[in-house]
Amino acid sequence: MATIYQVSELAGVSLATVSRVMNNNARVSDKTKEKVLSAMAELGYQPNAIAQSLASNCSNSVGVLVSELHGPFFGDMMSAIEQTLRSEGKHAIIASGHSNADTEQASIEFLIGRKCDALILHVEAVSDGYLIDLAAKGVSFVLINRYIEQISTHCICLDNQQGGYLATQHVLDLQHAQVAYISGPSWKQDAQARLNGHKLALQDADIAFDSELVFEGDYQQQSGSAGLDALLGTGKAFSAIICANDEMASGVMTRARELNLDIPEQLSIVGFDNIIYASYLYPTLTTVDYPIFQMGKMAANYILAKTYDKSGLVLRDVFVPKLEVRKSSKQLA
Amino acid sequence: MATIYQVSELAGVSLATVSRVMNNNARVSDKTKEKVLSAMAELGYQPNAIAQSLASNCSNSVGVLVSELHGPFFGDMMSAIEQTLRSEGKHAIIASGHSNADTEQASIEFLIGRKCDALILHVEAVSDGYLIDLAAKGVSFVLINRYIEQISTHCICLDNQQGGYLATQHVLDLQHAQVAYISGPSWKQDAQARLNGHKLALQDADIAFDSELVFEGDYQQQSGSAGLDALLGTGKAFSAIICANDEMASGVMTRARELNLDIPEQLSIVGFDNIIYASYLYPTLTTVDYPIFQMGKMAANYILAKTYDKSGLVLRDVFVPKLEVRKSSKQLA
DNA sequence: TCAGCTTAGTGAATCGCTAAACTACTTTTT
DNA sequence: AAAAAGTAGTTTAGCGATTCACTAAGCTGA
Repeated sequence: MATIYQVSELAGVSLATVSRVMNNNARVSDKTKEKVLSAMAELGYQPNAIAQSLASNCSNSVGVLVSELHGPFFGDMMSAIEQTLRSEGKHAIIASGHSNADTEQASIEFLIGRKCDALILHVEAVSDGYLIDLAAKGVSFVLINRYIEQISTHCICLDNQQGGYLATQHVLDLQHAQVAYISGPSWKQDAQARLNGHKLALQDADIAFDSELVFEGDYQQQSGSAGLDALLGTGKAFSAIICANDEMASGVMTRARELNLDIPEQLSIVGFDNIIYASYLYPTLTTVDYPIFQMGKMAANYILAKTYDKSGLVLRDVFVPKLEVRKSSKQLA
Repeated sequence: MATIYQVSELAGVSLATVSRVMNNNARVSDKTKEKVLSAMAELGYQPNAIAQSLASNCSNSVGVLVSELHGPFFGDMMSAIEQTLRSEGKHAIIASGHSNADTEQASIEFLIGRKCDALILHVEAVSDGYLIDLAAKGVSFVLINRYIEQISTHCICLDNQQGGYLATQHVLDLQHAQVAYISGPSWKQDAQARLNGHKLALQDADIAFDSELVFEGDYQQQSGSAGLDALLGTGKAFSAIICANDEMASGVMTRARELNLDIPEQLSIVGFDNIIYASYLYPTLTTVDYPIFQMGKMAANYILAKTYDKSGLVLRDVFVPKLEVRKSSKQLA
């Protein structure tokens, strides 16, 4: 592999000049530039990214930490991030945190140790304080799907409360008055916000909230099925059920089928996230769209703008959910 | 950030000694080692990974190129790769190739330019020749789901033909004698192999292969629906349909429902891949399991063994598919 | 014509680490 | 007791770029 030395020698100029034509950050005459460029071409020169990083103290790498790489959710996010970063010559280093505080923290430290210029974090378990400290230490990062007051400028969020509101409002509009809710783990911020939105929508419709009609699941398919059983077990009547994510909604569907409950005739179901296979389910799932692709893209743009000083990017930190109406919800007869 | 100089100064030893205790690659007395270690702790020293890479000519990074980061398939693979690599202190840099030869090639070059020590490639469009050249140039990489004779030691494959065989054999065992097939794009190696397996199974059962009962799809859900229509349009009878992947099987299911065709009563369906939501579909999908997680893990192990000289790893390059029988297939009445 | 400015290009230090070559001791071998 | 071998540590030359401080022209205008 050719080095900058060989290029400078072949072109008959100094190292510094070669570096300048590469970085385009100082005036070089066209003639000299031409010489350098053709020397580079002749040698098939490729700058050594590692050496550049060491000298410039910029690794051009962005660490991306997600809870799980598999699952229908993060693929879209990674995809958006990779595309956006890549178009500017940056790259993504991945790590997963498995929704566990120690792992998340270890991963963050790993990525920092890897000299990432910035981080994109989807973390759920690590404490607010840790992240505030991180920001104070000068680590540059953006947080996806988590809002922390003190570092609000680092946060890119979906208005989860609004999403929860939309879901419930939708079934209310369809004349359902008895609405059950399967929530995510209550320690997760997004689960709380979604549930809040649900309560708010009930309140705005002057319907009393009944905590017995809420089941706390864990965002897994299985807990949707369990939730339906539990809800049915209360003996309370309900004609619609809102699930805090699509996996659990799918669990409800499966269990409903086993119980010979017709959907949407006897029970309307609304999900949240609009994951890829929401529209493959039967019946297709009415759900709240989570614009994760756009949010991933925005996260990358934030980094590009703030860490790499790219200008001309329009930034935005709160995204608005949108209801995607399909066949799993229906006007109450 | 503390550097090795400050550590050596505080510990009262030379740079080299500090480097030695870090790398553990030369004898250092326990007493000296202790001094160095405590100096490190006191300063909160973290070695600069970039400088290490430059000096050692080893970036500890592995480039991973997949066709798409989203979709149900690659998440599992990435997950396995990340986990495996991470446990050895290596990291993954991601890129996507979008099944397009130019993009794939550009991505490979990007990753090489990024000084990855090795690559894990899931490429479909780039030519055999290009990959053979790459190997000849000394780039170390493994190929997932693609077999090239000349560089067979770089390949980690599923026995796709066997998978196709299993799927067809299964419906044959269920007494179906007229079996339709929706294939993937014929230019893709895996699609060919799966179809071959199908033909072989028919042949072994002394059933004549009828090319009219084959529809070439594109692995997308949509083409499953289109395929069912086309197959039905031929006027030929068939009681089972094998799909070369689960997405297309899902498309067939959706369309069958629209046509009031009961599954599995009137039509048995078998998919391929066993993606996460195959078991969420209704009815749950009988499919051939693609052990992508294990294959991702193995790919990472290959790299660990061959590029990073880690010993004690059992390597394996061809994986065997397994039939996962669910509710979408049924004995012919 | 020459001080003063701009422009183009050079030299050398620097980034933080690794590792080969070397020195100074201590222990073993004969 | 001297040579050979082994152990612990140091010195120093890289790795391949960037960048600051500097020089040498070329141009301007009074």
